[in-house]
Amino acid sequence: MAQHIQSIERAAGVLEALADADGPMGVTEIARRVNLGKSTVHRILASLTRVRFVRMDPATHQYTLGYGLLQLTSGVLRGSEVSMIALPHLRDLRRKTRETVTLNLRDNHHRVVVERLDTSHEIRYVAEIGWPLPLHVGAGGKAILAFMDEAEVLDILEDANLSATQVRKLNSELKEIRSTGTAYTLGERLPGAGSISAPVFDHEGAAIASVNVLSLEARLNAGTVRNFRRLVRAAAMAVSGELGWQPIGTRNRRINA
Amino acid sequence: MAQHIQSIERAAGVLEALADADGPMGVTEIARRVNLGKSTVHRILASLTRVRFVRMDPATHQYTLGYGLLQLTSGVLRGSEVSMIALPHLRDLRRKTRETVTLNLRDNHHRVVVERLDTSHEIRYVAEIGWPLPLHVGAGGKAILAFMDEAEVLDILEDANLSATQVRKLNSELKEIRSTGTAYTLGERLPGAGSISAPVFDHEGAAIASVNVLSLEARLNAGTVRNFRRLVRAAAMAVSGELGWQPIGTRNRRINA
DNA sequence: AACGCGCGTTCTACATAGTGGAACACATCG
DNA sequence: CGATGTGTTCCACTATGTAGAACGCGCGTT
Repeated sequence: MAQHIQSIERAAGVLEALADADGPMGVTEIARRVNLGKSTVHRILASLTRVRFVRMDPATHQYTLGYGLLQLTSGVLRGSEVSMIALPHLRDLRRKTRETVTLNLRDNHHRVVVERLDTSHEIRYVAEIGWPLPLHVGAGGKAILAFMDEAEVLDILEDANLSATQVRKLNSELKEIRSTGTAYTLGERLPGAGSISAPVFDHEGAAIASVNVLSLEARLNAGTVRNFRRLVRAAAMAVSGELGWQPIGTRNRRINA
Repeated sequence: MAQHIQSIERAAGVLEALADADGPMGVTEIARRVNLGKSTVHRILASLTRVRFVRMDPATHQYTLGYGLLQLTSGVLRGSEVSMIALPHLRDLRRKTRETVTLNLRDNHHRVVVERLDTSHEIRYVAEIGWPLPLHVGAGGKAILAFMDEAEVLDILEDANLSATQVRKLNSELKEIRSTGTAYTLGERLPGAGSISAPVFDHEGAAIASVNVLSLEARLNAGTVRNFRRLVRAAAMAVSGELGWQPIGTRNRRINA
């Protein structure tokens, strides 16, 4: 019957509401945001507090996210060995490019920024860690999308419901990404931004992540772009290599037994 | 009646189990760890997956923590302005000491490592981010404890149920910390480790955090300790200052209206 | 001072939403 | 080709969670 548990998903909703808000909130305000009764939210908060996912200022009775979540997060990263492997290469890449460098992991039909090393430039293109971004927008997504199974790509494009011409344009971009091994976009997600990405493959040859350099249109010229493409590809391939990927077998993978 | 919601706390238990485990787990194994029926755990996992707190490898049906948690965590840190304010000072401190530097925040009767900048030394004293640590053990805890309301300190010592002699020893340590403004412990939590801490005060004069230098007994001598004490205290006071703390009014605070 | 508003919290009757044992489907292995 | 291990679904039962209303409290207003 019940395939899932409402109260858990409601609790998650409360946590997200707290994450979105930029300050502490009271019970009623949270209740309004998640469209639930005060008393229900109150009990949800009580439970979340007990497990330290939320904490309450005893003086004002205002709620904030709690440190128990941090405890879990270290587990998230430990769970993905990719981060651990990639980190030194990302550091290296940042040193060479002097720009912000990120690692995106594919998460189902999305990608998620899981690591970020900031540039020292005054003007930064900041990527929020943890937020899910579409695969078909931005260099970091396309670099992954371009090397995914065709069937899956169709699924994703379906969800995105793009116009026929948009699909055509995207497909030709993906083809180019496959031939160069890197994606390069200008101001696609954020105006004025420019980014260069390359895919990371796991031991089965699946595109599971991308290494990205985030810069600004104003700082990029033909020469630097060419240089960055080379550096990004090198970093991504180094990570892929450590994950056990071998160039042969990239195409025609996933033959079931 | 029901002051809290079982299923939420059970879900939290599942998440913690996943965080503790060092690899993906199946339904039955998780069920065993949290002492619940398979079907219950299965439904919990289904809900957690929907909200991206957990993700399932479609091939093996094994579960891991999901990236939705990262999304929340950025919120945790945004919630505590202390981190933001402290970070540059921590960086500075790390540069000057060349040791691992952390920021502990008080969380009720515990403290939690929320920021960590690692030393470049080969041998490191690694502090896990997010885990709750007692206030009465280790320099980082005592630096906070020494400046808390007496009533609260009694509460905490009650929980810890120490022997009378242990309490006596602790009290004299706390007194010394109050007079020097820094705490210094050797191998108290981890053998071979040595750490130096100073408290951070908020605008009300409450000790809400501590700045810590984590080193090794083998790398510390009288001179460096004296130097580190000075540096740590300076960093902590800089943070306190930015939080609106003023030296006057540190004692006899919290007069209600 | 008394008032009323808004807040967080507690209560309670109701039934929904969650529970877990048992049954099922599907693998992998002997 | 059973036998055991998965993960998943079913179902009857009732514990568990629900939301409206009532409570208590602090604050700013009148």
